[in-house]
Amino acid sequence: MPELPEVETVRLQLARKIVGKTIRSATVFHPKTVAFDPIFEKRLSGKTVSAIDRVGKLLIWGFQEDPHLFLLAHLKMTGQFFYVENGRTVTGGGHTYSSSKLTDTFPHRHTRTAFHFTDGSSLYFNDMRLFGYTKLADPGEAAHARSGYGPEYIDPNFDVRWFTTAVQKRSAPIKAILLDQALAAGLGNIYVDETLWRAKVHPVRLGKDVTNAEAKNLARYAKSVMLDSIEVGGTTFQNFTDTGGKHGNYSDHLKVFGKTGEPCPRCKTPIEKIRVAGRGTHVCPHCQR
DNA sequence: CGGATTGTTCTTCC
DNA sequence: CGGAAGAACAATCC
Repeated sequence: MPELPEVETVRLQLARKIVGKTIRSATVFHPKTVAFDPIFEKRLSGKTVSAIDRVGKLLIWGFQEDPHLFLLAHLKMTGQFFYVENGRTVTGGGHTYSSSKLTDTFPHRHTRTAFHFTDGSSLYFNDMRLFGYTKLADPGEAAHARSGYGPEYIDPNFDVRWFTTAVQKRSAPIKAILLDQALAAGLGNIYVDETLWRAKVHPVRLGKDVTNAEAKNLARYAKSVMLDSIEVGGTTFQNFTDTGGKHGNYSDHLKVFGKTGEPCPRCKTPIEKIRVAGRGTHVCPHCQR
């Protein structure tokens, strides 16, 4: 369930730890995670990580020796990276599992791929539910993956007037529109509920009925909610830890997500849980219109 | 044990 | 062509 702030937190930590390091060997524990690439290990052997980029919730690794090779990494719901140095977990990030035993040693039951660097450190990708991936891509595939993401709310150049028009062209519920990564990237189920609550917009409202002022507020709060979360370590929910297993702090800032039945922080009306766009949705029926 | 969980992709329909 | 809606995916929790 990582959303953009969690993925950005992971990106920053990985950038610090593995950029400039050379992969001595890679190991595939589950073929699905590498899109059934039979020579994944071979293609990565001897490659030096040159950069770790992020588009929406997707991480894109580049390599010094081959500018036409990319590694696409998506955590989806339960993916996590853990970085191990001298046999100790130094940093990692993503979803954590309820069985705490699983976070101690690697590889474990949910470890899907491993990257061993020439300096003796290792990076493990764990993903219980197998939705995520770490797969190699050529420039065409990488470009295609990038093309699925619209501009980012946290980008200083995000065009609010364009966003407003785009939203008002659609007839879907505003929550579904905000979750569409192709329109604008970053919001997942948690931050979208938080954004809608802050903007006082009801999630079932249709895009075409959203006013200019409301659209402006939605863009503004999507940005601030995610930037604030990145600042405190990108933790939004019970199951996310930063790299190394530390829990982030953003869960303290949540106003509606997971607060069903609790009083709205603004008006004290109990928070309702409904279903919108096929997703569990938290809403204050009084102040969100 | 049925249902809910969630990010993305795919399919179907319009 | 593209939007909307819903299924599919996988494994676990409640």
